[in-house]
Amino acid sequence: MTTPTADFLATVPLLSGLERSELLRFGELTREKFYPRGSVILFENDPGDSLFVVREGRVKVVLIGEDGREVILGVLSVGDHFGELALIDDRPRSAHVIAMEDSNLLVLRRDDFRRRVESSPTVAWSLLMELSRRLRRADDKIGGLVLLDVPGRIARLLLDLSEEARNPTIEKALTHQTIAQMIGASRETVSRAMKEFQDAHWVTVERRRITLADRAALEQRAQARL
Amino acid sequence: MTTPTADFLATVPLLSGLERSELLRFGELTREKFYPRGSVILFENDPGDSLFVVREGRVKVVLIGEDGREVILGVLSVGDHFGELALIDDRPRSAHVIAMEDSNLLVLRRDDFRRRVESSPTVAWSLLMELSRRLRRADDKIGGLVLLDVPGRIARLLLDLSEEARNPTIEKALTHQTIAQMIGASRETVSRAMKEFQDAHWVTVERRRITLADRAALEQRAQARL
DNA sequence: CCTTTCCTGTGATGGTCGTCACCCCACGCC
DNA sequence: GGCGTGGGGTGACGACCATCACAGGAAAGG
Repeated sequence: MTTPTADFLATVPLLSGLERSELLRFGELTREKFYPRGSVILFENDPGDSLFVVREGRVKVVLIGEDGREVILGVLSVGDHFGELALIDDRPRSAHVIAMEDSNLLVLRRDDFRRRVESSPTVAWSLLMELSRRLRRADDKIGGLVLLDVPGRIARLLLDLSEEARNPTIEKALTHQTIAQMIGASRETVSRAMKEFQDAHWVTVERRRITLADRAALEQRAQARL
Repeated sequence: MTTPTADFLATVPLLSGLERSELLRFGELTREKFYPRGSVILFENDPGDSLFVVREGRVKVVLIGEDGREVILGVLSVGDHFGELALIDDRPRSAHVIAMEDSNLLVLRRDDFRRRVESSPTVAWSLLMELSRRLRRADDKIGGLVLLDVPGRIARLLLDLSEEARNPTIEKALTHQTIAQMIGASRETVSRAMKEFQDAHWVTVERRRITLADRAALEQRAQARL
């Protein structure tokens, strides 16, 4: 459990395309660390010197306002990684990362990371792909925040999540509170909007599993103003 | 004017750190193209096969909703570049780009771009730095949209712009309309907020030059809730 | 120079959504 | 089994801000 198998590493998008021998080398540079649910993995404004890969569990990337309100920039699951920005540009952490469940993370130190990136065009290119993907998502999110009302943003989020899961049913536990923080809304408003979606038979909900029943209607709603 | 001087290329962040000879090679791969004010340089959802560098003028990156409302994701000036996302991940353009002024752009084709990135770790690293910077900005913007009210978002924008210009005075023409689209607000609300800022002597405005008179107060305002 | 377009200022009005204040329910834990 | 905590549902109220409707003034272009 302390040395990640090459099998796991091969599933990490960042490392896809690497030879098995390279994956093993990678594994050796890595430490595994456990974070219990709720613990803070890294703080905004910390100097950052590590890259993290989620081996088990789920973590959230959040901004926290002075008044304590949280904005969730992203939820990362097994195979996702975070913390590379600070390693690339040597600037402080741009957000907090908090474990949503008990999680095991692989930790890679700055120097090892940089050496890997500089010596392997494949890794560098994967990184560029990943950052591009995130940038597109971020811009999308900005568009959604400006152009859509709360129900529209929820519809979008649901469509995104189900697409990500390649499945019309979203299994993972997402509380209204969490959804609210992901789309910039209040818990109550999310509650009301979800109720409307159910009444309209666009989605069905059973003990925290959300199934999209009428994808077309949701898509409509997610673009009503976009 | 058709072959960019190495002097200009040296000022482009993407290419900083390259040898003069490399810059010249780069210049040869490049075509220059003129876009009059208001013309659309590229459309969302187009397949993209070029990278653009702003040689002269200014362009805006925008999302356009079905109802025609515009969200400005960014304003790019001399030395900035755009269009690399589609070249990296082979996905369609994520936004429109429109010339705000008569502009001259350097155009670099996909294959030449890729070859440069793959053969030069320096360029690859610069690209990573640039994407990191944008990602931080995007996340910041998301935080601002969720956590700040309109005056707060304006205060932030003004601080950002003056920092970018390394100058308490923002010279470039920004209409209220443009500001509104950058922060996700209406033109009227921006108008009223700017008036308040002037009445409070936080900024002074003279024929489209905005000077920050009380930076501390603005910073306060930009974090009141963040 | 004059006309047309673009930019700004300001009032009135209403909708969306955040906030507050409760409620109940499910579940895990002692 | 009680009990506490976290999640969900709902009503009332008000704030913020988009929208509509003008009006005046600068600027751009013939």
